[in-house]
Order: sequence, then C-alpha cells, then structure tokens
Amino acid sequence: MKFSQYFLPTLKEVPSDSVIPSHILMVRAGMIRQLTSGVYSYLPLGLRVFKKVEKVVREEMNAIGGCEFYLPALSPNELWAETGRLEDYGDDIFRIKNRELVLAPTHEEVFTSLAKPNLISYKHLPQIWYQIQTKFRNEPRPRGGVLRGRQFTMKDAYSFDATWEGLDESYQKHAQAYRNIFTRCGLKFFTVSAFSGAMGGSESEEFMVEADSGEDTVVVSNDSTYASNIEVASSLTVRVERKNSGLPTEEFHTPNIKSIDELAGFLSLTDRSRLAKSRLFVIPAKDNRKKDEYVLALVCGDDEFSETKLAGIFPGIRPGHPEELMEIAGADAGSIGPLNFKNKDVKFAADLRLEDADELISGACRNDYHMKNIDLKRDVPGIKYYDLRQVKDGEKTSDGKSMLRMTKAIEVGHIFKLGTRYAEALGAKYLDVNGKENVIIMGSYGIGIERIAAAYIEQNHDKDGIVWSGELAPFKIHLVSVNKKADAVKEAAEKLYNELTAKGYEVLFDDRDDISPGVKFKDADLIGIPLQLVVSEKNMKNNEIEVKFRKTGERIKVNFPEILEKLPGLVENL
RNA sequence: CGGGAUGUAGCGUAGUCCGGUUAUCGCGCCUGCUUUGGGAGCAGGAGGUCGCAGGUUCGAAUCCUGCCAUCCCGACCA
Repeated sequence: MKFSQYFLPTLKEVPSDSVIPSHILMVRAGMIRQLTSGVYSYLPLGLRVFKKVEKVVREEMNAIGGCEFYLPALSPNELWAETGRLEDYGDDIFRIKNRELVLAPTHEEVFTSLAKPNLISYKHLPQIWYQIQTKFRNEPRPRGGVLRGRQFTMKDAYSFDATWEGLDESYQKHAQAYRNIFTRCGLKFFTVSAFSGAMGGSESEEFMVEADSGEDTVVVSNDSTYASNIEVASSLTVRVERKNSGLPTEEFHTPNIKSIDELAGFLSLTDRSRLAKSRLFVIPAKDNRKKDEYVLALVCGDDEFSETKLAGIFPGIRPGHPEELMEIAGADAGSIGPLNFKNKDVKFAADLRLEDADELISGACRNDYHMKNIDLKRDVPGIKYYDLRQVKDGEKTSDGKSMLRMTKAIEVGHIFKLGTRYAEALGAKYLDVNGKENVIIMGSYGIGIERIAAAYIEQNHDKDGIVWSGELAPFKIHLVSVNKKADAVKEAAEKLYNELTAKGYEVLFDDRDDISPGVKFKDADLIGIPLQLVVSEKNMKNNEIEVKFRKTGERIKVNFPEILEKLPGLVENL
C-alpha cells in the first residue's frame, strides 16, 4: 500500500478527549475516529488490525470445529421477553422506537431459536456455532476508546451438547482455543474464575490482560498459581480467636455512632476485627415464594462485604432500603446487629472469620446503642458461616503458600457454562437414544475484537508510538523513501516496493513527495510496523539500505541488492 | 444516575474571574521560493454560528437562565 494513496491521518498532538495509551495511540496513528460517545469509525489502518484479530479468532474457532454464522443484529422484543432478558438488561439494551425490535447486545436467544427446530436429535449434537458480528450495548459510561464502546465487534460462540460431560468438553475446547488466540495475538494474559452475572450459568472463566487502564480489579498470587476477579476471590481465613470468657451481652449507649470507624474511635480500639459489621439484606419475593426474605450478614469490622459472594449464596439479594431497616430490625443502618431483631423471621449469615467468635461488638437493633460480648455460638442459634468478605491486598493465598496482590486488568474473553437456561426458556429440546426428550445444554463464549487490539497496544507501546509484532501488525514492512520528489531514490524504493509486494509481503510504502524525512520517521514509529526499510540518497551512495527494528530501535545496513534474499531472516520472529 | 471538568478554525490552545478595536498563538491546510536523516525556513493566503437557545446591556466568547455535547471519578455492566 502506498502512503500517498492511503487514508492515514496521523496526529502530532494528543487528542483532548483521550486519556489511556491505547486510545491516544489509536487516534494518533489514524486507526480510529470517534463519532459520538462510545461509537467509533474504523479508518483503514484500524480496520486492517481488527481484521487481523478476526483472522486469528476465526482460524482457532474453525480448528475446534466451530461453524461460522452471521445472524441479524435486529431481533424481536418478543424473543428477549421469552427469556426474561428484555427486563434483565433494562436500559442497557438498545430499543428500536418505531418497531418492536432491539439491537442485540449478545445472541444466546437468536442462536438458541435457530437451534430449536434444527438440533432435535442427539445425532445432531454436539455443535459449536459462532459469529463475528457487531454488538450494541447502551453502556451507561463508555470509556477508553474502543475498550468499552456502545457499538463493538464480538466473536460470540455457543455450544450445544446432549450431556453435561459434553458441555465440559466443549468448554475445554474453547478454553484451549482462547489460549491459542491470545498467545497468537501476542498478549500476556491469565485466566480468572468469575461470577456469571446476568448471563446465568455455573462455571465461568475470564481471560484477562494486565493493564493499568483495565476496569477490572483482579487478585493474583505471587507464584502465579491463583488469579481471581476480586468479586469472588478468597484468601486464607484468619479466624477471630474465641476467648470463651462467657461474659453476658450488654447494651451500651453510643450516641450518633453510625460507622465502624466512629465506633472504633469511640471505644479507642485499633483492632476492629471484633466490631462485627452488620448489614441487612432482602431477597425479594418471587412467584413461588410469596414473602420477602431477610438476611442479616456479618463480617469483621476491618473487612468489606462482597455483595457478589452474597448474591452467589442468596440469589436475587439486595441491600435493605432505609425504611425496611427500621421496620425489620427496629433500628437504622448504624445500629443494626444480630440480636434483638424486631422481626424474628430473619436468617443470619456470617463470614468464616467470625465462625463461633465471641466478645463481639455490634449494633443493638436500637438507635444509638451497641451491644458487647456477643457470642455467635451462644447468642445466635442457626447462624451459618460463608465466605462473605472481600479479599485485601497483601493477604495470604487460601493454602497459605503465597501472597496475593491486586492488579488492574482488561477482560478480553469470557467463557461460560450456560447450562439449560436459554434452551429451557425457549424450549430447545432433543430426543436422546431412548427417544426421551431432553433440554439442550449450552455454553457461551465471547471475545471482544477491538478490545484485543486495544489491550495489545496497552501492553506494547513506547514514547514514540505503537510497537506491533506478530500476527496483529497491520503491515510487516514499512518502506520509507527519503526523497525530495520523484527522483532516483524514489524510483529505487518504488522498484523494491513492487518486488516486495510481488513476493507477498505486506508493505506500507511511504512514497510521499516533499515530506521531510523527520515526519516520515516519526510517522513510522507512531504507526509501529515491526520492520522499517529506509531508502535514501545517503544509503544508496554506499549501495546500502537501512533496516530498523521498531521494537528495539536497532538499525543495521544491508547491501541493497541483497535485501530481498536477506529479508526472510529479518522478518522472522517479528 | 451521583460527583467533577471542559466546549473558541481540521487538531491542540490563549482570552472568560474584571464585558469594550478586526477573537490569540502553535500545528495542519493552500500558493511561491528555498530546504531534505528525526515532526524544515521565508513570504503570502484561506479557514470562526466563540456548543445551542433565551436573557441582561449602548455593547457579550466574557455576566445570568435553560438546554446539549464530550471527558474523568463513582455507580452499573461484561
């Protein structure tokens, strides 16, 4: 490709609305331009990179037997209502105003509806179906350029199996395909176990790329044997020691003390582990359960609740509203505790650190009063213990062998064992060997295409620009002609360009006239193509051509006529 | 949705507090000449609803009101 014919608008300055490196560089290198918040136009160079990502993804999906589809982005509201997701997604789904249609944020429903009339026998299973397609999500706050947009490209795949063992197999195939994909894309990544969220289902792993600009907080162990999203991470449980003093509970006046901080200050305590933090949660009534249920959850005063873990134990749970607190507990937020509940129909759950702990202090369920010498074993019969707390930086791993640290990461892929949720809701069933009807068991597997490119840039850039290597590089060779106008230098570069192209190399040829060499070199470094070839008068006098490696900055001179035969060795491992 | 910031030429910006010539500067763009190994020099030139709508005023980029847009932090989401 000749630069003079290519639309490659590079920018010298940092655009005012970009902050993170990948966003800045994608705009500066002429890959993308913003149209509106969270929506980007892909310029030729950017598109070229995204297509490279797609190629890798496509090859690896095909390698595990995936069948490529292309399904519509428009789909009927009705279909989404059937699985309940029209409501679940709420405002995050784009709705068409003049038709009963939505712009699909993902495709479980559409793929399942296609499976339903077609995958009707165990003989049809298993299947892996995928597509690479534009997704629409009405993100409340897009950010980081293409890292989180309202319109983006996703590879979404779905597996259909007759058995749970089959699902395990499909899931493992995807896990391996994903490892291949991210490795080929040159990403340093790790996987974490994750919470399935709105997708439903059981087992789920996220493929994460460590980057300062990442939106996810991830906990990883120093020995790399453990990595988990902070939402579900766990560490070595350090129990609050039981004192067995047998002191009776005692209420005491704590005027205007609402928080653990204030309570610790009031009592002049530095160790907050015995100040049990109590929060009341509500599990709203469902059809099959007429009444709301209440859960009082406790963690140590120096810990934070993980609402994700709570939601895992008590599906549908939400924090109690202020007016509910008074009604159920008989006190406001700062004064709630496990004893003296107004409403007796409350379940008690405490973090594992508090198992059978005594001499605890918590709210007295009476405003401006707290209770001391609470003994969970003695005073709260029926209390159950779960892992409810959020892990903190620097704690030991569950096995005690290593330390945990927190880091920011970008999620580039996510695989789920969906189970039967969608097949059940849409009635996708098959007949097994015995002629018995069963629900198809599904998995769902997503990869963000632009996100991979952005994550790559986050991990591979320097002060001058992007550093492409491997399969994502938009071109392999950046040929720079240092010429005034059409002269002998340009002629020689042009001839080389034609030869390189004929040999199948992907070459960007900076053939621009009357552009000073500095501009061409700066552009070359900014765009970041792995190998730069410089043809100039200076080099030609010595019958040489200059080769510069973008990554290391190393420059070597090669005898001009020999460049074609030496090139295979030079582009190797780039 | 809560908090914060910004909106002036294609890009980056000064001016706004304290209203007053023809709206600043740099980059980029056009023409000519010179120049050509790390974002060239000189000369000339084009390019603006100062986010939008009202209002105050003799006079508004500047003050007031409303709205819109974009970014950041959070919430949310995957």
